[in-house]
Amino acid sequence: MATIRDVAAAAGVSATTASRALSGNGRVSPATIVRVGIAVDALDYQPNEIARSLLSKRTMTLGLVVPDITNPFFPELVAGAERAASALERTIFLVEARSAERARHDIGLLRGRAVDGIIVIGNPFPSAADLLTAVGSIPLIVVDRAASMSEISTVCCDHFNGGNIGVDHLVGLGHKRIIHLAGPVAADVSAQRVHGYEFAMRSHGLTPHVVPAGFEITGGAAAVEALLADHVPFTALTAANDLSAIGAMRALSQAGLSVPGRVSVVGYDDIQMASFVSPALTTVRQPSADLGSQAVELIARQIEGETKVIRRVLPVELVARESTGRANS
Amino acid sequence: MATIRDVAAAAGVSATTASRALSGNGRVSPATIVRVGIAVDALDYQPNEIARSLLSKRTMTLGLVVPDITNPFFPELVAGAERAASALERTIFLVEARSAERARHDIGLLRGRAVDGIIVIGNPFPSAADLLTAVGSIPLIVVDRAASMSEISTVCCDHFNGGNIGVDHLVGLGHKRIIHLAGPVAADVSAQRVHGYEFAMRSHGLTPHVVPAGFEITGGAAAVEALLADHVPFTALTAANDLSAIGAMRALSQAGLSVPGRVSVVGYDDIQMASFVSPALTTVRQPSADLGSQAVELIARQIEGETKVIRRVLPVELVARESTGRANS
DNA sequence: CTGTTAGCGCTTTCAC
DNA sequence: GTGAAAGCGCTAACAG
Repeated sequence: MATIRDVAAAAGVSATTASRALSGNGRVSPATIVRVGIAVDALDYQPNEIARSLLSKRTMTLGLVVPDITNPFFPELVAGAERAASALERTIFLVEARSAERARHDIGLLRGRAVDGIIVIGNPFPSAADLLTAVGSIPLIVVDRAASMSEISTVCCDHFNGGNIGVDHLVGLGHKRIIHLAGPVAADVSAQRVHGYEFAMRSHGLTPHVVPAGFEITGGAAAVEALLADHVPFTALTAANDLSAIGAMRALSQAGLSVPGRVSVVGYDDIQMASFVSPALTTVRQPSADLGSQAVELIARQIEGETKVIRRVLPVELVARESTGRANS
Repeated sequence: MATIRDVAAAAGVSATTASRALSGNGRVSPATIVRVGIAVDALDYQPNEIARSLLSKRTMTLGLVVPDITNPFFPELVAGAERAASALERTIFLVEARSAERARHDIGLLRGRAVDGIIVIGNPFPSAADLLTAVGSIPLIVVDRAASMSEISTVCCDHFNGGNIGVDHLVGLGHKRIIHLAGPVAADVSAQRVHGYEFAMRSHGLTPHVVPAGFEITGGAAAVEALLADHVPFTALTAANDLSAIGAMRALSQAGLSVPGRVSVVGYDDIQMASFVSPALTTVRQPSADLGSQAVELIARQIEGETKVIRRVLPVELVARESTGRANS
């Protein structure tokens, strides 16, 4: 690899001058600039960002900590983040933190690599305090977890409203017995959806009924099977995410209950899959790419010196597809 | 951020000794090790990998260049790569190269960041030579593009066989008029699938019929519509990927042709979605995670000094689901 | 067992 | 307009 000294030698100037010619800082004669440029091309010179960072304390890198890459909710979010970062000439370290243990280790590595900022999706730790100690003094943005992060800047969707609009949509179709398949209690986003659901039910004069189901297909299926086994009457379900909703639809169709004929189902997230399942899933759409790009924008501001805690809340919207229909019982 | 000198000062030793205490290189008294350890904890010291890299010429980072993050084929691959890298204490820079222009720019950045190696999925450039000049002297592995990369180490699936087994499966079900929906001609993986398809058709004494359809849902749908408009007779399709197959199934069902009742469809890749569409897609499964992890393994070997070109070919397998059935015409 | 010196590649004073 | 020197945080080589 050619160094700036090689370039300088080839151009017949000092390293200092070559540096100035390349950066545009300081006065350099046009002729010199040209000669340096030629040397750069000839040697295929690429400035060593490592050396530059050591001096500037800026690496122009960002760490993106994801709980599970294969979760279909993340690709769009990661893409949004990557594109925003790329526009800012920043490069993203993608790390998967599948346990608190690994998260601690990987975040430590990220600190060592001197990333300018860290974006964490969800919270891999039991508490916000754990996250804070792991991250130390590096700028931090938490995505998709707001309520439990009082002192941290966050980007999150309006999940209370998300819980509302699913119910509103169903009530509009004449449903009265609407059950909510709740996500993991550890995730505060689940709790918010539950609150939104409960609030909406009560405002319509209906009785809330929440069942734990988690964020996986299997959980949604199991919850429905339990409901059916207990002969709980219902004509509609709202799920904590699309995967759970898809599991619920499967269990329903296996039990001979047509969707939306007998039971209407509303998902949450609007992952790609939602439009491909049959019937296509009605769901509460999160702007995943925006979640990623706004996180990058916010962390960039924090890196530039912004110190106040910013909590950005993005809107969700109902996407009506085929899995919901008029109540007929 | 605390430096090693801060730690050394706190422990009452020189920076060198602190360094040795931390790395385990060289003889250091147990007592010193303990005192350094205490200082590290007290100061929340994290070694600066940037400084370390400048010296060692090793950054323990890898660049992963993906053409399109949101393509459902990639998450599993990226996850495989990330997990393998993490096991090797390496961190991955994820960059999306949506054009040759951006690819050149981003790979340049990766070079500047002194990544130890670059893994490129597909080829963002018109030719292998372009890729080589962009990457320069950094270790390189190309994933999912083998034929056109004679001098580069690659990890790829056996797409010729992939083309075969789709046909074999259909012939086994009694199909004779089997059309192949080909992927983009630019991708050599498409060409291999076409060859495999043609070879298999001829070995069964059947006439190949290839139609261009691309890698997108819309392409698959459009191809089927054209076929139908031209009254081309067929009872089965093999597609270049799952997305195209899903598009084909849609066009088929829109035209009132049931799958697999009237037409059987075989996809390619086995993305998550394949098992969720209705009918669930029979497809040729690629071990995507392995593609990623093997690429990391190979690049690590190259970084360790391996110089010979390695071309790893992974097997594909047919996953029979609901979109294929016996031919009845 | 420990410390001093030097230097990785770069940029930023300070001097001319 | 250009160059020499210093130093970012770290560790390898060379003392002692």
